[in-house]
Formats: sequence, structure tokens, C-alpha cells
Amino acid sequence: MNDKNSCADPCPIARCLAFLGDTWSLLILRDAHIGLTRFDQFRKSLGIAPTILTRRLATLTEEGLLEKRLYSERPPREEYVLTAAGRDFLPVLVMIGAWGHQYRGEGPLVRIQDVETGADIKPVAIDEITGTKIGTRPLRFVLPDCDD
Amino acid sequence: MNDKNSCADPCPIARCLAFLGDTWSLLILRDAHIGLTRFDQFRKSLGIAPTILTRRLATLTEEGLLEKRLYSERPPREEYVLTAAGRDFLPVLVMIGAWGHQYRGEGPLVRIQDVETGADIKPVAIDEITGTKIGTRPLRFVLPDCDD
DNA sequence: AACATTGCTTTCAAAATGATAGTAACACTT
DNA sequence: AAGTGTTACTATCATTTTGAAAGCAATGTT
Repeated sequence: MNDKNSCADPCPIARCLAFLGDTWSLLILRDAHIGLTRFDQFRKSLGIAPTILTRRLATLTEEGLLEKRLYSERPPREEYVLTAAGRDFLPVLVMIGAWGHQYRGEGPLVRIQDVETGADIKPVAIDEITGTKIGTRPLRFVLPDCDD
Repeated sequence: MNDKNSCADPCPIARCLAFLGDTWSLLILRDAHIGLTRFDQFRKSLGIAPTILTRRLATLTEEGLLEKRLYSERPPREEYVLTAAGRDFLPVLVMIGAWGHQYRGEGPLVRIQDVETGADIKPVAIDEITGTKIGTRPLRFVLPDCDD
């Protein structure tokens, strides 16, 4: 994609999107966070063609966001559960949802709540160092030297 | 996609992904945040086919993330600049980058810095209400009644 | 007048997607 | 024991999307 030089794309956004840059993968991850684990649950929830679902689940598994777990030996049946990497993807999904909520929020909308307090979540991204919201201070994308 | 009922998909994540759920759109937005505005800048930066770029820029413009601005009358030339909605998409990109940084961080990596302090940004998503990091407390996705 | 620049469009082959049907391995029911 | 149901797929094929390459229109530059 961006291979003007010999090393892999140095942008962490591009690296992530290289295999997660499609709607289905992200919706599968969303459903996984909601608690779905099985092929047919994903298929019914998403209305996705089984061919595509097979491929997406395989990619997500290969890339370490999901992992297969045998939940029945006879008949052999596997389910897909989130790994640590998959669980750590939640902030991305939540921020996508926050944007959608703000800019595509007409009509009835799913809301994300804190289970304990029952209150709606109000997600914001901050810089942990300065404590300020992302977007309030100018940022810079810095390319390192690349001698791979 | 998820039209088991008559109303539009109530999930704000799905709504966002409905038109932003592809790699190119997100990379264009990334480049727009870096400061690119012109067709050829995007094309060269991304190595994208002009056909696709035309379509993606049109969608991003229609959806209100970019807007066309005439920067030369003769010859008539337009550039694409981020709108408020487009600027507010930065947290999503930054969180995607943070995930990529953590889980796909081998080799040289672009880092995001605070321009003023020069320090690397450490992006985290928090719930503004409770102040806690997203992912540390159990969440729930709540479907509202839908009588559209 | 010839060439360069910018922002596209046209064309067409290749790849991805989606819909539908079918299959494998079992369990369960009668 | 035969038939039916469940789950997780695979096979097939038409449609859609993508990508590569070339072309073009409206200028500015030399």
C-alpha cells in the first residue's frame, strides 16, 4: 500500500487496518464484545454470508484477536472467544460508536452503559500524559528513520 | 445488514461503519489529519487508484467529513478539507493507532506527538462520567424500543 | 507551440462479495 | 434403525468492487 521503501508501513493505523479495515471484521468484534461466540450467532446477528464469516473469523483468529475454543467434544464444536488483543480493541469500537452517536444519532440508538452504575458511558479519548482530550491540542505524526 | 425490523440499524458503530468501514476511507482521513488536502497528495501518499480515490472522496464529502474548497479559480481547482465531523474523527484514528502500536508495533513506527511538548501521546479512552478507562469496568449495549 | 500540472474519467481484467444450496458429524426422536 | 435437527461450515456462481493503465480537459509555464 504505502511501500515507497523496503520496510513495512510504519503507520500503526495502517498496520491495524491492513487486516481490520472492513466492516464485517469490526462488526464481528462488536458482537464478540457483546458476548457472541458461535458461528451461527454471528451469522444470524449480522446477516453475513457464511463464506465471508468463515474467512473473517479465520483472519481474526490468525491475527490473534479471537481464539478458537472447543466447547463440545462430541460432536466437535468450536466457539470463538476474544483474546487479550481482542479485548483491548474495545476502546476503538467504543470511540467509533461515540462518533456515530454524535454524528449519526437520529432515531433509536443503542447506548453503552456501565453495568454497575447503569449510566450511559460518555467515551472520550485523552492523552494519558497531559490528561487532555485528543483533538484539543495540535498533534504531529512523526516518521522515524527507516533502515530495515 | 441488521434489518430484522423496519428502523435503521440502531447501533452507532454499524452506522458509522456503513460508510467508513473500509481501509481507504480511514487512511484518507488519517492523511487529512496529517494535513493533506489535494487529490494528488492523497493519491501519491496512499498509492490508491484514482477511480477509488474519486469515489472515496465523494463519499467522505457527502457524508460530511470533508468539504470541497476552491483554492484556485483559474484554473478551477478544489481541495478537500476536514469539517468539524471529520476533525472529531481524530480520536477514533488515534485509538486505532494506539492498538496498532501495542499489538503490531514491530519495526519502525510512526509516533504521534504533542506539538507543544514534543512528547509522545499515550492515548486512552475513558468514560468521562466515571473517569475510568474503557475496558476496566463491564459494559452493556442497550437496545432501545424501536417503533419507527 | 510544446510540455507540465492537477484532478479527474474511461476501460477492462481481477478479486471480493453475497446468495443459495449442500455437506459432515453428530444427537435426538420415534 | 431411520428420519429429523443442529452446528459449522464448503461449493458454486452471479454480481459488485477494486485496481492498473491510459486518456483527457483546463489551464500555467517555458
